[in-house]
Amino acid sequence: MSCADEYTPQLRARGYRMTPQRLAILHTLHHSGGHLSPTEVYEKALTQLPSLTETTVYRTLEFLAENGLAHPAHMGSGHLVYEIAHHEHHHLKCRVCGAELEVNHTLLKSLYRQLELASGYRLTDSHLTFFGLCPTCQKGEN
Amino acid sequence: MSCADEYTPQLRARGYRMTPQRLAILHTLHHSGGHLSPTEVYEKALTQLPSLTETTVYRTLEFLAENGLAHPAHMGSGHLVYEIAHHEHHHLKCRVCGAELEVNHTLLKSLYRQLELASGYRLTDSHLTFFGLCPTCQKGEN
DNA sequence: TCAGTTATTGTAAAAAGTTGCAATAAGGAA
DNA sequence: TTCCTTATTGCAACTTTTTACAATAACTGA
Ligand SMILES: [Mn+2]
Ligand SMILES: [Mn+2]
Ligand SMILES: [Zn+2]
Ligand SMILES: [Zn+2]
Repeated sequence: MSCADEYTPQLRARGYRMTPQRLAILHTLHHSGGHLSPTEVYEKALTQLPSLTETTVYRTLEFLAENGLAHPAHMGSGHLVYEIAHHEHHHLKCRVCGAELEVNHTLLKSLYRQLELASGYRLTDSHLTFFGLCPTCQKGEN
Repeated sequence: MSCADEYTPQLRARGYRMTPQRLAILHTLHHSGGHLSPTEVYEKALTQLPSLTETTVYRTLEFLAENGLAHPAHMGSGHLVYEIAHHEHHHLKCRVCGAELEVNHTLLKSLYRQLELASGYRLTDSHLTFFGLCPTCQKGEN
């Protein structure tokens, strides 16, 4: 199944249009898998669509996030990165060496339920980053 | 107790210097209480120290965060905001109307323990933002 | 109190991200 | 297929954030 086949209906269903720019960006996110900065997305997608502009990349990434096709993340660089929406997960990252671990959302399910009960809010986002020290970097401490 | 008396020893203990710039920024964070953007910090602190520059504000906020005197937060604007470090807490924010609720860290204690056990990491940060829909904005949905 | 060391700041330039607006083109209807 | 509407893009200007490097000034030790 091509990216076009997969994502075009999702946009149409919400009343939006598929464009070569959106497709190139979705394709880039889809096939790289991980978290990409807007600049990385721009550079990769450019090989597919040389007319693409950075402005469009920023706007499109925000658009895809608002519509659930991409997930934004703060990984500690201070800059937003994006990844294609697939399964619900979170991240655990070492402040010292940068080592990352994926955290299954099932581990947070009961916390989410508890927060919803206590607040009346309905929680919508499931893509957090927890920061800490990995086992290796803990040893290096005094 | 003045800001100087309170924060100077904390910096010295870590081998850093207190400067008028750092003091003005700490004073600003301390007395405004909430989350401030770098620009807001700059504008407020400027009344105390007119020679302050924006570059220094960015650098100092990052420095204070690294050293535990300020806590950075992502509140959904895409831009980092900072607050003076006081008690451990998290935030719950409505995606639609922006309403905010503070979440006591005690609610997350058992999750943190669980994550530490499962991963071997030691979690260091306690200032997350959860996003969702507040009770009022849930009604407005279809 | 003074001099030396070096952490910290300001400056200027670059990089990253945002905005307004006119031109373009996707998709629905004829 | 062709036309029409308007969502989407590109451009240019602007704002925000980062970086390199030389000048400054906070603290240490004499
Ligand atoms: Mn992720
Ligand atoms: Mn807070
Ligand atoms: Zn590590
Ligand atoms: Zn709301």
